Amino acid sequence: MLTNEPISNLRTHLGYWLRVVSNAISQNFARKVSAEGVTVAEWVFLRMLFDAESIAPSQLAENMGMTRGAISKLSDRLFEKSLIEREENPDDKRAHTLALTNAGRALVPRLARLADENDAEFFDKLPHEERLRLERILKSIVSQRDLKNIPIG
Amino acid sequence: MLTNEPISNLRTHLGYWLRVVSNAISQNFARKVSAEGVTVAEWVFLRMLFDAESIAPSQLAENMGMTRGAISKLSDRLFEKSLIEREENPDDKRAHTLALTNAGRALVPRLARLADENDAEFFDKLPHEERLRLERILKSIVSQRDLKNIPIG
DNA sequence: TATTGTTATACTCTATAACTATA
DNA sequence: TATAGTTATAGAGTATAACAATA
Repeated sequence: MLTNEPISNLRTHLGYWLRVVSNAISQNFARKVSAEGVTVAEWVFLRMLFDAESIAPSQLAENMGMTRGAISKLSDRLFEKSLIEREENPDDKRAHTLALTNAGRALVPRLARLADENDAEFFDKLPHEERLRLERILKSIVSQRDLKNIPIG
Repeated sequence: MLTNEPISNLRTHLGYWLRVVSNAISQNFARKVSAEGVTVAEWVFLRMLFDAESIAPSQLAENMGMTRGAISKLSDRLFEKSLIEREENPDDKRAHTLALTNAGRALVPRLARLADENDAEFFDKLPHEERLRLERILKSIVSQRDLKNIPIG
């Protein structure tokens, strides 16, 4: 007689619950930043430029875990919005670097505040101890799997 | 004298770490199921049909947190792949119900096994106690925020 | 030849809304 | 009229790869 192998339910996977929560947080954040006229990917892009001062598109692609093609489209949009500017590289005429405009630099703190608010909405009711546990568990998976890419979607 | 408000870093948000891990898990799973010719959304769709036996598209849209338009496109694809079939509703000629074909029914256990494998890859090295904590924390956020939609992307 | 960045194509999911047929 | 489902449009992300200019 054959054993009946149980077919696992969607809700039996931790990955499922992670996705439910993560997706809700990202969608909520996307709604917030859209009021400032940017997407989540654009927020990450701008936040990185804020620290880097000036950075090559290829380096940004590496840091954000996106292709150079995707970065190219993203920077086109941000350029259209006058949030970033391109600077030629005198040493290599193929290359250029990206930097925030004054408008871009002024926008980042507002977006950062929205990110803070968003995180608070989801995690402030969690006991402090639980927040630490969650952070520790997530970071342990990141380091165990050597995850590098910054997810946007 | 003005205080300098600190601009929060991307890595200061729990939502960021959640997104890193959740996205890695989903992308890994997407790669696995693509070997069986389906997407993550199609897996969820098929898994729900597996339990429901027969279900209206509008009900599926409700359960999956997708619009009826999105469900319509999804079911077109699954129909093309001969994984589902449409049944007319004799009581209401506007409506119809969806059900798995034999091929679709045979596929679900294979996809379920891939989902199990995927979860194991990310969480098996975590102590049992930690897995339970993670599940409890995530579910507490789901119930606190009353999250219903099943995220796909 | 190899590299930097752009562009093109195609696919998935999202959101909104117009549309058809039926109730 | 309201509802069930389809279709259209547009946007944002993914991936692959061809391409021009420069090294």
